[in-house]
Amino acid sequence: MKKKDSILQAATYLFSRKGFKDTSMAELSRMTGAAEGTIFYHFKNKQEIFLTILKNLKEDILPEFERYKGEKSFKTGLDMMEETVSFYLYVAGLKEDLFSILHQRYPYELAETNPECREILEAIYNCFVDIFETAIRAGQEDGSIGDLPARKSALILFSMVDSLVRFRMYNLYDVGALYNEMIASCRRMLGKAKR
Amino acid sequence: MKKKDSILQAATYLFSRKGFKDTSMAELSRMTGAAEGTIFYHFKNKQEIFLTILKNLKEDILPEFERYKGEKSFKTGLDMMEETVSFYLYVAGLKEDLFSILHQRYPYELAETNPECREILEAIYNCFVDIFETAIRAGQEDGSIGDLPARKSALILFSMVDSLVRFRMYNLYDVGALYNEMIASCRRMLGKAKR
DNA sequence: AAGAAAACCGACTGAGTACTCAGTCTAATT
DNA sequence: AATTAGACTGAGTACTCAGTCGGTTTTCTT
Repeated sequence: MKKKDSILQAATYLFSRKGFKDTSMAELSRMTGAAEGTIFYHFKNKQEIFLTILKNLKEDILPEFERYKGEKSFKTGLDMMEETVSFYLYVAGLKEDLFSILHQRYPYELAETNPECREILEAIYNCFVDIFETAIRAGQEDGSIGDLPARKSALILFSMVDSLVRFRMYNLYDVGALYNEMIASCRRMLGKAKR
Repeated sequence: MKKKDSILQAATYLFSRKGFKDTSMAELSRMTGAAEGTIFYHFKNKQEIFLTILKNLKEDILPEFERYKGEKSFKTGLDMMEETVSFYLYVAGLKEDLFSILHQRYPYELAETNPECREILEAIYNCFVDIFETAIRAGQEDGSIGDLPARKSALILFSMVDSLVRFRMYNLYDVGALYNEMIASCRRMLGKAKR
């Protein structure tokens, strides 16, 4: 592997575990075997390393969800919603490092001054909320989901699922024990009320 | 005001705005007018300042919720749940600095090695989840809330409400626009299904 | 008023920080 | 074999950091 790639790989690992500020160039150098100078030969500064990782993150994760969007075919929109929740949790587990980076403070701090960073973050979150919205709209068409504001409900749904990811990441709660109840809650929340 | 108090006040402000790592003792000294030596006369190190703030945070916030727990008297448990959500959001807005500290990475990192920190955090979160659980159990007794696992549902409820706080803090979404839909969602999620 | 104790000061330290730069190495091209 | 360009090096730079220390001022006690 090229030095540049191993720098990015190690930086992804370190940033996700220890955060941006708590990762030093000396540590990154030690971990990759690349001299500190080499790191700054490939990236003009520490922030550029982070931005590159964020760009890769987007190009890694979004297609995963886009592909999923094309593939789904379910009995009802409500079932699709459940499968989407499950899929999100699955990907978040698979790409733990990347999702952990999204749950830190630094990217949002950077986004305030750096438009490129802002754009990337927006694209990522739009994609996330979109897949939930798609499922909700499908459910509304086939009658399995009630008549409620799709985008807002998608946002609420996303925030619920994402906090599960957070629980798992910080080891705050056994997520396995919460998963079934979470799905049931989402069904009650969105499903058509019985009259 | 005593120097020690103004140090704590300024540190609370700085830690919540810029995070623990990004707040320097020099800055804290400048802001309070206390010499750096004075800061270390009152606190043995930076971490102790943070722990003191966390302790104060607990002693500030928990009684607020305990008092609320004693006062409530509502038609149904479901109504009480709604009022509790609203109360949590109200306090989170009132004590923005403190809640912002709870949404950072450092306290959880510290909790991994520092049992005292771990205890404080657990006490705080237990208290938070408790007030939601109390409402759910009340609703189950008066029949306004369905027969579902109270603690887990309380945890899901809490995570929903807390992500609203997060949205507001990071300016990610207009929370006012989401509030009504969130309440309605919670009602559907917990309310007794119509048969 | 004298002495003791507590509060306070700020220059200082040494370890750590992101980043630079003059120069070396490697491999492809001529 | 000579040239060239990109990859790489690591000692060095200017700076920031949490924490220390010797000394001064303020406050309390007798």
